Amino acid sequence: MTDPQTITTIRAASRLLVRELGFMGGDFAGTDLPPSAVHALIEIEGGEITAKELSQRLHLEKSSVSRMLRKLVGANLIMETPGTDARVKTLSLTDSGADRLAAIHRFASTQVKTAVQGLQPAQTATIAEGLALYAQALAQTDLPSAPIHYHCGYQSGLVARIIGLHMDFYAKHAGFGDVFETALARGLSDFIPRAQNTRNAIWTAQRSDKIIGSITIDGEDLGHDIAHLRWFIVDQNTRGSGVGRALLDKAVAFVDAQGFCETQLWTFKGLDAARTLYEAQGFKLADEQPGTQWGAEVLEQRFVRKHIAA
Amino acid sequence: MTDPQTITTIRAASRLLVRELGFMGGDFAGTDLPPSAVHALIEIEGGEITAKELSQRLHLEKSSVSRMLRKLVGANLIMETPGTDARVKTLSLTDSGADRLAAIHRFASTQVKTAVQGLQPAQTATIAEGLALYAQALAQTDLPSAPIHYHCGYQSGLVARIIGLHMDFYAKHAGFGDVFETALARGLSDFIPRAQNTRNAIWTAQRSDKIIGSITIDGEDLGHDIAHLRWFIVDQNTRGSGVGRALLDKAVAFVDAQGFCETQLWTFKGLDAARTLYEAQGFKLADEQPGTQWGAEVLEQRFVRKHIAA
DNA sequence: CGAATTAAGTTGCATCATGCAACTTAATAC
DNA sequence: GTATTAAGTTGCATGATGCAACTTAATTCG
Repeated sequence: MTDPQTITTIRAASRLLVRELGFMGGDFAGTDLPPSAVHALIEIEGGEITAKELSQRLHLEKSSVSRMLRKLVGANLIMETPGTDARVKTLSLTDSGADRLAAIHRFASTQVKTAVQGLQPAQTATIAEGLALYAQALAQTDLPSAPIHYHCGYQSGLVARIIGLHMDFYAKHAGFGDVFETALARGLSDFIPRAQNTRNAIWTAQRSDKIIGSITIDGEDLGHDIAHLRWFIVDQNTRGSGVGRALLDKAVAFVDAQGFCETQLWTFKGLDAARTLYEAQGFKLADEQPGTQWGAEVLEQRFVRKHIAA
Repeated sequence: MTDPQTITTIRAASRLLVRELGFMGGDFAGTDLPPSAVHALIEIEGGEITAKELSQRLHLEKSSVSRMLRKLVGANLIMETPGTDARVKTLSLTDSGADRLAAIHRFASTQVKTAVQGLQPAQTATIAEGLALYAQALAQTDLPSAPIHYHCGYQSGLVARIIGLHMDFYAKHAGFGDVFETALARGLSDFIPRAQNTRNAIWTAQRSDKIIGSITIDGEDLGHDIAHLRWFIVDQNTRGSGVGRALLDKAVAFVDAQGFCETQLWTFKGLDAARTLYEAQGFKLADEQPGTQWGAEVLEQRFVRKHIAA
């Protein structure tokens, strides 16, 4: 159960937010338009939308939307074009509406920028993440999120983040604790100084400068021309969006380019999504045995992928 | 400058939030009261407030507040008692108003709890932190935050978090990179298995289950009955709130209880807030010399605190 | 094919929160 | 002792909103 104090904080912050954003009556976003009209324009800007959809998205009654739209049409901010179904009208911005909306965007962006001006980038990232999480939780819907970038090589905070991502997942799903976390720290502190070597590589996936996934090829520790796939992890909030696949693709491409004779990885039973990815890339289960070395009993698995001749 | 995508995310989340919280017209929080009245009741519950103050806090014109208050009085939800200045009336809840507000609180808390139900505790903490940061940034004011708890001993994700907190700070303020991060990981992976030993201890400060500070006494690595104060770090968002002092107090109390002959710590010049804390606890600068071992030149400092006889 | 039903959007109507401006009453300044 | 300022109220106009009834078009079903 969530800490009541946390709930209180969330509520207090929500109230303050709503007031500061100018929702307690009056005009809005530096225009003479009511809040609902501003929201409507932004939705219409997103493309192809009807009055009904607007009503759903804005949580307004269809009659209110109808009237609001007529005002916007009257002000020459939007146009209605009949669809194939003669009952529905598709909405779009006029040039003048686009100009007006651009001004609104400028105003609102400036408002946000001014607010976060004195904050650390990490704090701004926390704001974006926290707001997005909460809005999505309330709306039970997804918000378009910032694009994901991929990088190769060490980044500041990478060791911390890889360990953190592992613990977020494995503490809960496998019951691993200090032994596992310590092993991660030891393994990474051994690898990072070697990360630049020709046969090694480490990749990260990042969104808004936050690391949300990582994968490593250690080409040295197993010897015998065997590549070792290590520390493959994706943020729990980001799973299922193809980040894991993209990272694994990069690792496998590197292995093939380097011409390793095979690739090995250790995991354990129950991580089905990962296993699917491994098998799609030609990994096959080689060994399986129970183990407790990391503080909880799991069925350890070794996967092997043989070199695919070019 | 903040990433435009981040600004966009913040704005999109804000819009969604406002809609989902029921601010686009209509009733509110499961009552027949308008949003402004609900906000007013919550403010009045906070104690001693006048119409003028309400007007400022809710960003409403005084006439609107005046009318709203008369309705609340009419509904027997609040009372007005004349102050010493006969022009002002102090507002307070009636019993019936307190009941109604309690119902509102129940409704709203349930709404929040339901929303965050499926999330990880860390995600809920991010929500609280992000919303509070943003609301405070917009309003230029402080919000009461969740209480801070202190724990002794390992916690899941502790190694990751200590490294992460260090990198957040030292990457920016000292230019440290992979060498420093790797050293942290190595040091911690050496210490954590020894954390339970009698002469060692590690403390964390947590808010909403998120680690926001830590400190360690390593009673073994320096030998000669010397305590080593290590990994003293506080989250940048939390600095200045006494968390650092509280952690250091615990460490020093442990050292004294264990009867170490002295305590040593390594830091470097420029960390003035920390130095103040050290000196307040009897640490004195012992050595100072330039060093580049962590990837950037700093003036390394060694502080020593002699045992204070009981 | 034709009637019944459903869907998208509009209009009549009443409500009510809001801001501006003018006002009342009390405290303070000079 | 008068002028000014402050807290709150009232007149008035505006306008956003929801409900209910309506129009028009598409779909379903016999």
